[in-house]
Amino acid sequence: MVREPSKRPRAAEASKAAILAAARQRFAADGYDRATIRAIAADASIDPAMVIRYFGSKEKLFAQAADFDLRLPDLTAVPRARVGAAFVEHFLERWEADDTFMALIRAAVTNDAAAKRVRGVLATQVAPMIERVSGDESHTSLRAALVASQLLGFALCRYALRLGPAVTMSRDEVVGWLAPTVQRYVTAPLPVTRRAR
Amino acid sequence: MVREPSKRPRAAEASKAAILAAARQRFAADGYDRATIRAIAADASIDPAMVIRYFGSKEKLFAQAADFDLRLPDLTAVPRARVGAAFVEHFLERWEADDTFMALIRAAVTNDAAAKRVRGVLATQVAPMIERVSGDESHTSLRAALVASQLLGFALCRYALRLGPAVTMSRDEVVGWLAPTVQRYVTAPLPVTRRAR
DNA sequence: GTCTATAATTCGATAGAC
DNA sequence: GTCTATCGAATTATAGAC
Repeated sequence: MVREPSKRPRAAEASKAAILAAARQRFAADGYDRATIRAIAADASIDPAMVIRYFGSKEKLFAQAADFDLRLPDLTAVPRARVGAAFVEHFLERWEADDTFMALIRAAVTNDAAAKRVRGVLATQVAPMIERVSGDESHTSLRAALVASQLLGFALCRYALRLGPAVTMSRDEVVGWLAPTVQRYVTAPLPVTRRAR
Repeated sequence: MVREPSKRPRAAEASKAAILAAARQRFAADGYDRATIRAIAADASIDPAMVIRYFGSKEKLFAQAADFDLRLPDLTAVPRARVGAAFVEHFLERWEADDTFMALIRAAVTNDAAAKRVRGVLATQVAPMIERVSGDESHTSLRAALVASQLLGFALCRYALRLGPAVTMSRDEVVGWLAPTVQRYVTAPLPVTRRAR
């Protein structure tokens, strides 16, 4: 497919891709600790030694496997009253089509490096979009954290804890319940409480 | 303190209690896999072999350490319009005073037995209370799952992911933002959506 | 009851033959 | 580029001395 100056790119690239795909599934299913290099290699039909050779270490492999793009669409294009629903719909589709994000969440619960990465994803991908649609410049990170608490919390219940109702709810039901919550976190003025402490 | 027929109860009971306390902290801080029996024993100033002797295995130790009582108060006693706030307030206090629940959540993300236990806690302690105050008998488990998605999601962000704003928010701010959400999940009629599928 | 010594696994990572 | 063999470290769990 890709050009090759004179040396042969070999099947190495295909192997790396297979390893990454297997790693995402394993990390998503088992978390960082229980996902072993041996198991990942077996899934990819590749020798465990090759995994280390290509990626250097388990941590570096995870870093590449968990390099995640939320692919948030431009929410300034949707009516302001529908941004909550748009958020929920996009997240549902995104993490049902790609194991990477759940792998990241699962790992982040017990791994500091993974947690830092999740914070980075929220700060660089979610928060800027919220700032643009909220019309409130001064509490963006707070609103982003609240949105994350609900969306990640639902993902936790649906995919990790496998709570019956959270698993069986239809897409429309999920949106119907969660959208008003997210809508409020993004657009509502601060509630009346004693600020700080 | 307790009666002893003729044999001596020894310091064994004190040792078991110390082990359980250390286990809860370690499981909460590190998750099931990374929390080693050696570390737990060291925290409790007890030999690692004793841990196995008293509890049989790491899994059985976790089962006892994660035996958690939410201690939900009787929410039928508070005004119906304040049940959301009461829920949030109680959870905040409860999991800030006791590491056990976070240990359970952390472990549940990668351990099926722990996940089953979380489902049990929700089904036996949270759901019945929701049924009593919601006035809707037919969707109790759904409402419980929604409440869990928000409360556990916030705990995830505050204690595991350590998102800046979620960590620094004051108790009143947390209640101010989350209470309306929980209130709606507990008491609101079903949203208008296509049911099932 | 308590602890030392160690068995039995399993893991990540390396060295080197082909 | 790929794989076999293996090292070294860490883990749970057991056997037995004191």
